[in-house]
Amino acid sequence: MHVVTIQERQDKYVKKHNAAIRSYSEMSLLGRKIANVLLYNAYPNLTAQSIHTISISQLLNLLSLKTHDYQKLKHSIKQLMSTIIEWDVGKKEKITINIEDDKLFNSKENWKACTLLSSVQINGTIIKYEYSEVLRELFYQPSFYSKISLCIQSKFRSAYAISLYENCLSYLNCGTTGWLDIVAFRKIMGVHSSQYQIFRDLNRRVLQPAIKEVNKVSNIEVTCETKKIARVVSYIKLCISHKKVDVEKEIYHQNSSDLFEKLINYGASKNQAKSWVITYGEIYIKEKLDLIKNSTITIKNPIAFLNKAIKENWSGLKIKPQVYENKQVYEKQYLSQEENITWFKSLTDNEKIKLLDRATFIFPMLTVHMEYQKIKILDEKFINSNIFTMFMQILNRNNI
DNA sequence: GCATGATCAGTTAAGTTTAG
DNA sequence: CTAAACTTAACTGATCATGC
Repeated sequence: MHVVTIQERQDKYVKKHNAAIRSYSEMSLLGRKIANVLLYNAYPNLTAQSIHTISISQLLNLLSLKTHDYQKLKHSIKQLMSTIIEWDVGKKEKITINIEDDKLFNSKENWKACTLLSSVQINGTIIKYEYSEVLRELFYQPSFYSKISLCIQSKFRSAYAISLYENCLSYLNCGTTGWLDIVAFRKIMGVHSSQYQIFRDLNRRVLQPAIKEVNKVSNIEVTCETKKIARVVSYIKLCISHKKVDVEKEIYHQNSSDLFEKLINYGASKNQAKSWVITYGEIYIKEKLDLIKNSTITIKNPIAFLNKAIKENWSGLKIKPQVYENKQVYEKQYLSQEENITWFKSLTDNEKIKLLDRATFIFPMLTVHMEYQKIKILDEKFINSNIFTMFMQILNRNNI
């Protein structure tokens, strides 16, 4: 069997199930980073094998760490064995947070739970770790996941910030978390009930610094609003959007720095190089660079050659520019709000209820939003609410 | 020394109660 | 009804502990 190696993949992103994101809430900064790297390393062979290996140097490389404190690493890895991932597997298959009094927790549902890693072994410089079968199934094709960049995660210095980042990513498509009560917010941030009992401290020491750090180091922009009941801040709403500039920076610094160097060496300006990579994709540009490299004749003006090769897709190669593919997907997926309303109105009540089951399975927080706004799927006001937009996005009937 | 996590004291703002 | 007094929570500044 062919085993895919890390080097064969260029994008260092890990698909992380939202059940895992929530279950990681009490983990340390390093533990969370390691868990993501281990999943990234195992992912290509996740279904094929239960035991995966990674060298310590590879792990440190993916963590962007230079430490030699192996005791600390060992402790953090061991911590993963006591991290419990819990999710429901009943008809509704809701994902729950592993805290008993959580709103989503329902003792009538069937649920599964297991530790993140079922075993760990260190042989010299090689770490062997094992995922249980149920977890491998859950993680391999997660129905609702966030794509976490290992490069961005390595920049985080605070556990609260990385927790906020991962949780916000799950809400990126909706653009907002909706109004979360403080208790729910504390849970997702991993703030114990004994800590920061006064909002002023929670705000100043957890919320604000975490937002500041996420906005500084990540590819998303987070703002927050609070709602008071009487004089007490009782709800927090986080608004999340893409941060375009940083995505470009990330491409420049992380994935394509070699490619940029080559393009600049051939005489391209920084802006031109950046524009090509962002517009056409790294693989496509590399392919055109290879044309110059493999050319039997001397190319007098490589940049002019590249420019034309890129724009006219010279050599009829297999890879098409990403921009065109993305455009097709975009046009295919996009539906207007009116089209969604018409479609929704054409459904029977039974079909609507089934869809709600599907949507809450994909995005459990939908239940909380609906309960909070006191909206039911069969209500007439449902189609005019922001929940409807969220609902359509969850069902992938919008341009996500 | 610096970053981060945690807590406290004084001040300010806003809501509630009560005396006139 | 009104305004002063009271209560409560947020804001701000400061300090301490811990780990790197």
